[in-house]
Amino acid sequence: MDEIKKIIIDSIKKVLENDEIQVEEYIEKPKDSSMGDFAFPCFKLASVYKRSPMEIAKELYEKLTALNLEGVGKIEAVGAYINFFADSNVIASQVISKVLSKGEEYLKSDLGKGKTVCIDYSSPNIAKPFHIGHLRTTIIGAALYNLYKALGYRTVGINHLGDYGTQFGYVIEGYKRWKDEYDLDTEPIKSLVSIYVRISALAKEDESVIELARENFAKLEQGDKETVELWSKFRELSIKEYKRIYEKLDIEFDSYNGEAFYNDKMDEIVDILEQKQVLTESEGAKVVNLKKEKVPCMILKSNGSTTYATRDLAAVLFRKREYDFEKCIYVTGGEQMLHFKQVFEVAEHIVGKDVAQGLVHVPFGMVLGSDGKKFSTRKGASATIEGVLDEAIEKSRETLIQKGKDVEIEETAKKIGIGAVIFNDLKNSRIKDEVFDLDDMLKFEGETGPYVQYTFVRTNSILEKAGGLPSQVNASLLKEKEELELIKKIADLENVMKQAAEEYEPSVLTRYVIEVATLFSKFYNECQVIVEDEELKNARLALVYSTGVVIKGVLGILGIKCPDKM
RNA sequence: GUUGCUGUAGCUCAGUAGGAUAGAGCAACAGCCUUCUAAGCUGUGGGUCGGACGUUCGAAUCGUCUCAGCAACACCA
Repeated sequence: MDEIKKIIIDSIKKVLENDEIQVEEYIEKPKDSSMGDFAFPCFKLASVYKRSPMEIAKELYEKLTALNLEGVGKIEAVGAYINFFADSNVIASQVISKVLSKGEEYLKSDLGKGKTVCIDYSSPNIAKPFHIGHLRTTIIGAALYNLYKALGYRTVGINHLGDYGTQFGYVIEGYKRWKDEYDLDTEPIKSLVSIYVRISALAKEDESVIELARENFAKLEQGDKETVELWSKFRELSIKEYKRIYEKLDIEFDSYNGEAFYNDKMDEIVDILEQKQVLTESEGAKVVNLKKEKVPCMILKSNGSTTYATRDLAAVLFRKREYDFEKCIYVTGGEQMLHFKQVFEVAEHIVGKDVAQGLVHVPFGMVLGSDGKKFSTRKGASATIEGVLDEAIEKSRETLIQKGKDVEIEETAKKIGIGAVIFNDLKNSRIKDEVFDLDDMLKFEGETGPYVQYTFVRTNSILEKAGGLPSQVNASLLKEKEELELIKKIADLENVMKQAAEEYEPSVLTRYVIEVATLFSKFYNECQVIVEDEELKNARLALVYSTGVVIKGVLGILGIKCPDKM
């Protein structure tokens, strides 16, 4: 497709005989495919040639037709537009043969060869519940991780755990008091959270608790053996529980280096900033004043302790040294935009302007309660990620049984249920807020995960019934409207993946895979694949296979598995 | 108050490096299963693209102003 576009651009340039006209920028894709595959509007030429755009279009059309362009089937002049139709034989053969020869590798490219991308995502705070609001960073981050990997980048998934801070002084204090009342081994996070909530409440009444908590944290920082042991225990048990959820979602991390990991790496940050003489004192704290932001970035609090920003800066330096990243992507809520703007600007002093340019904040909207207000921990506690996933699986199971499907129920229900939840989360632009609505997440009709999976299952089913792929295919037999539109959509994949990566926007892929599924469903309804005519059957089988490869591959990048049957 | 994000059909959203009659899904209604899985397909109705002004041959898209919702605004992370 891109080759044909280039041929068209070159020929327009040739016909115009005017180097100043930026043909590449004017050429566009018509809204409706019935108007062609490429269009060249002539409005802007009107002022150059001092003639009406319609006349120009007509004249260009005649000159271009005479050229007999390779790969271009038909050219039309409609009003001020010249519309080009790609030669369907050429397109079909190119696309189909490429997918047939590459198979699942059709999704892969070497765009990012030799480059490393760090992706900081999920990053739960151990003493806070891992509720449905945290699902977004996990799912969006995982999708970006898979996407960049498919594009040939070396990817490093980092779970920057919130495993440090005064809050652990509180948790340790609470644990010392009530350890017998909680079952840390089976429900670590739930126990830690309720201990934290309980001790915080107590601290409000009894100031001595605050003192003890501070003391505990100080001991932790100083490496007191008993305290560190407790802290490690909390951390390990929590990670174990997180991993259970990550396993359900089939997500892995290359690093669990959290905040604590940078504990001994922050002095260097302060030193560097001091050396560069950008650290100034303000109300007892040490800050860096910024050019782009009014609010300065605080590096040291007035009591001398470090901040969130200091830790993030230490992480930037460490990751640069350890991974030598091209990009370091942070997938967090939009409410942290200012924080990252500050950190990124200060990072210029630490790792240099060029490296800092590779720091990217990928924000997303909030998960709201049904009242349209921010999801509170109190309400969120009732909607844990596992609870939602389990309900989704349960509903899939019921549907499978109700429809009397002859499939491995448990395995299939898992893929469908979890797929539905992930798909729902990745369907819209990430920046939009999302009202948490379980019914909405568990819709199985329309633009949903199960719909796309179902479409894949249909491709699979046809291939199985036909007894596999043919060795010889004459793709030029694919001439129906439904066939050609599907082929062109499949040919789009490479550009779509690039766009999704450039915009850090998984929803671009989600939308795309819906379109592929819809076009396949139309084809499925209009064109019988298993027909008498062997050659036609083979050509259609190849198209069915190609569709299946694309759907399964794109869903895979999104973190969704495809059942073979459903 | 300052800055940022969002505002498109009854609902959830695409479309925003300006371009041809503004597109899907859901919901409503009407059709399509003796033929590859109906979690599907086809059709109907539904819109002052929050508002105003401006730039342009052309604006949902760009600019200015304005309204509404939300978020952030240093010693939480």
